[in-house]
Amino acid sequence: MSGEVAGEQATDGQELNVGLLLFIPYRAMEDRIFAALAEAGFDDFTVAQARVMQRIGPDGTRLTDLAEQAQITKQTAGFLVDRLERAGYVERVPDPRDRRARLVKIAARGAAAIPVAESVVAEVEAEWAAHLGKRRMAQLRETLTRLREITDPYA
Amino acid sequence: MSGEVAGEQATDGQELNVGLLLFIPYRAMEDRIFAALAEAGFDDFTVAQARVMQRIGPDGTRLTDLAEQAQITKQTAGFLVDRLERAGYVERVPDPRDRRARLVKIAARGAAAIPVAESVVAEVEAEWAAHLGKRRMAQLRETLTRLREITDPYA
DNA sequence: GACATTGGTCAGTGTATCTGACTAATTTAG
DNA sequence: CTAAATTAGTCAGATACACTGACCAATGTC
Repeated sequence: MSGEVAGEQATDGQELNVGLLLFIPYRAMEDRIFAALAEAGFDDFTVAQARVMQRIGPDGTRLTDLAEQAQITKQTAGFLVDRLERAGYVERVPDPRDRRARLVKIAARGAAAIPVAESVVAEVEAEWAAHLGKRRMAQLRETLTRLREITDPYA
Repeated sequence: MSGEVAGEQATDGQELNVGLLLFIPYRAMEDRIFAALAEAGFDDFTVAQARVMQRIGPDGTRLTDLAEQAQITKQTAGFLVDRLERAGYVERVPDPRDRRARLVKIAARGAAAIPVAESVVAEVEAEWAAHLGKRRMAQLRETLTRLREITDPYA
């Protein structure tokens, strides 16, 4: 899962670089989601799998698209989808528009996991808002959305 | 490398959850640092290794501490430090205070890489500040620093 | 219809991560 | 001050994940 390379050397006396400052709460959110899912019985999937699953659109998404969005190779994406499929989180159906392709869709088990994840996200966001104040929290979201304009490779 | 699990399902019509919003620029920063290091000839190390190396303090740090801070097992940390050591980025010296322990320190090649990374961080931060405006950029840093208070496991 | 492109798989390799078991040095208790 | 518990680190083995290269089949282009 994840990495956090940003600046080299732990200065640790304040003034962390922004990259690391972004990573810390991100990681905390991820850990919370994972813990909650595991506790709810969804303990047989991994961060990498979730990363891919998260990208599946409501009508299904092609493997190649998933790979591109998750910034991994299609081989890796295929590997991860295999796992997800075997665990019942997703399914592959033929793409009616293109006989080469198949659409990866959320399956029953996946659909069951999503509300669990969503509720944890809401819970954590509420905690953050309580600590920062509503205004600051809203500003944070807005600033990050703006930042996305120059940092998101496909959006 | 790193993950980004935060919310499940690509809603994609705005309102991304904050976890993912944090991850996007983090990832962009990381990619930039990596690309710059590779171009400068430091192409033989990985994100995971950098994650550990980043935590080494000025007087060296014990393996166990590195593991804890990077949130990995000490075995994994040992594995990564082995690689870093063979590539000349770090060295292990006996800890004078404790004969069980050894201190991992930045070696010559590591010391050479740090300024390269630092300059990219500065560059990227400047780009972000240009896009967001100075005030917003300062607010972002401040808010993230506050958020760290409740999301950083050891700090 | 030939050629290039696109969607996906197969095979092979290296990296990262974990758990469990172990040695050695240090610290704590009685 | 010895005995027990803790701490620092390693060894061994297993699994997951990520990449490259090679390939096949369907689609699109000229």
